[in-house]
Amino acid sequence: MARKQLSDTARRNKREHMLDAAMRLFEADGNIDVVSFRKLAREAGCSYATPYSYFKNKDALLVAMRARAFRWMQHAMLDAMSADASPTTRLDALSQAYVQAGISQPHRYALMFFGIDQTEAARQSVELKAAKHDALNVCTQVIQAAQDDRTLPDSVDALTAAHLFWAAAHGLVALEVAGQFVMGRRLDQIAQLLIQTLRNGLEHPQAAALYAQAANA
Amino acid sequence: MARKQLSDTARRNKREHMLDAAMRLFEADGNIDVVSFRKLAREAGCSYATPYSYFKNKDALLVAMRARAFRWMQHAMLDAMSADASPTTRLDALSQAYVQAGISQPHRYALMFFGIDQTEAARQSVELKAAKHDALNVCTQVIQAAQDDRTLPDSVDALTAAHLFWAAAHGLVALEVAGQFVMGRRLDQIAQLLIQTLRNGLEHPQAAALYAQAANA
DNA sequence: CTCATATATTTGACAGTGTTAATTTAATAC
DNA sequence: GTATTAAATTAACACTGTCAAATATATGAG
Repeated sequence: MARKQLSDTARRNKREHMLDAAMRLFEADGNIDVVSFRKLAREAGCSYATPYSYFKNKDALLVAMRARAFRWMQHAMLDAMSADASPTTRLDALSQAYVQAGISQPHRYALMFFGIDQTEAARQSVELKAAKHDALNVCTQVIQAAQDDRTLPDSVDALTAAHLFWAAAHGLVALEVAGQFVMGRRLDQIAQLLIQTLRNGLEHPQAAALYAQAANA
Repeated sequence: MARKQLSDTARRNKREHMLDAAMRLFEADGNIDVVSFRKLAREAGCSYATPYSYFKNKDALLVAMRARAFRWMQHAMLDAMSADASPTTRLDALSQAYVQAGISQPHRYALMFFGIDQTEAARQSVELKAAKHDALNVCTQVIQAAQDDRTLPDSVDALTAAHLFWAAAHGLVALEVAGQFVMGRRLDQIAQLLIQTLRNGLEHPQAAALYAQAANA
């Protein structure tokens, strides 16, 4: 292996390769504690301290994995929306895709919201910030389009609406994935119900007044 | 200390005392990895393997802590509702209390939904199951009362509605607590907005149809 | 009282962990 | 070839969860 100087792309490739290995380890078990630098090193075929030259510490590794999870969700949502559909149809497809992705890959999903990421590593990672932003942006864009289209009321601004939708969807998936309240196969329907209910709620005459009140705080 | 046979209550007291210590350790830092049997033992003034006679393993300890967190939330909700208020007022108070409790004790809150609790320890714990059930039941009861009162439409059954409400509230708190999308001080208002929106949505003529469709799956 | 018994607690031991510092390896520049 | 220098390895430390063995002691029987 190269010793003097790795080209930037080669370094990135190695890093990606290590992330692959880490994700493989994690998703096989779903417990973050099972991902150790030493197993990671064995999986990636290097010595047990080598990962430290690609990730400052375990927090940094976790942050990188989390960024990956957000990217994954971003693409899961994007892939589910056919460009030619109406904004509302796309919004429905998006929510369905979100829930579907979450329950079909519960471990990866949990990676996005695991613990409280106020570690130094998370605060400093532009990689993670960008991934989060881009994922949320998928929602915001579609909602904005639906509002421009007048198929979704603009009683609240698109960003806040995106927060509401994401929060609702996350709540459902999180509870299901965590096995707290078992909704089982009805989850798809419940998700649709929740999203529709939210949408209906936004159309309610009271919604605008409520939001105005919230905005003036 | 007694050696031959600890009375049941004495044993329970010691267990509670250890849980106190574990909670203290955890909440001071918010990271579950910082709670070790050894620190716990030091904090509780015993030897490092003693906790094993009260908790089968670390998973079991975590499960017990999680049950505590659910009990705490149950009481936070109960305390916020004055018995003489109308069901809808109580429902509002409940949601506010939920969100308030969550953001004021983010660590304890996270304890409820940390990771995926499909460990053997979680599956076997009647303690945890009961705590979860009782907490959810607070919501279900209030919603049921509101439906009996006809202030909340019964387009969906009380249990499902409780799931929806909890999911929505959890989604908000989880995202905020995890620092994913910073809503900051507006959170109270956004929470109220979300809950109201949900409620409005349930009143929407489409809601019943949607639910009927979901139920027949 | 003595003393055996049952059980709470302690200790010892082992395999793993994150992390840092010191060391070795090897690709490039001259 | 040799010096340079980044990458990779190894050594070492203080932890951790867990269990088996050893210890200590409160209670019951005599």
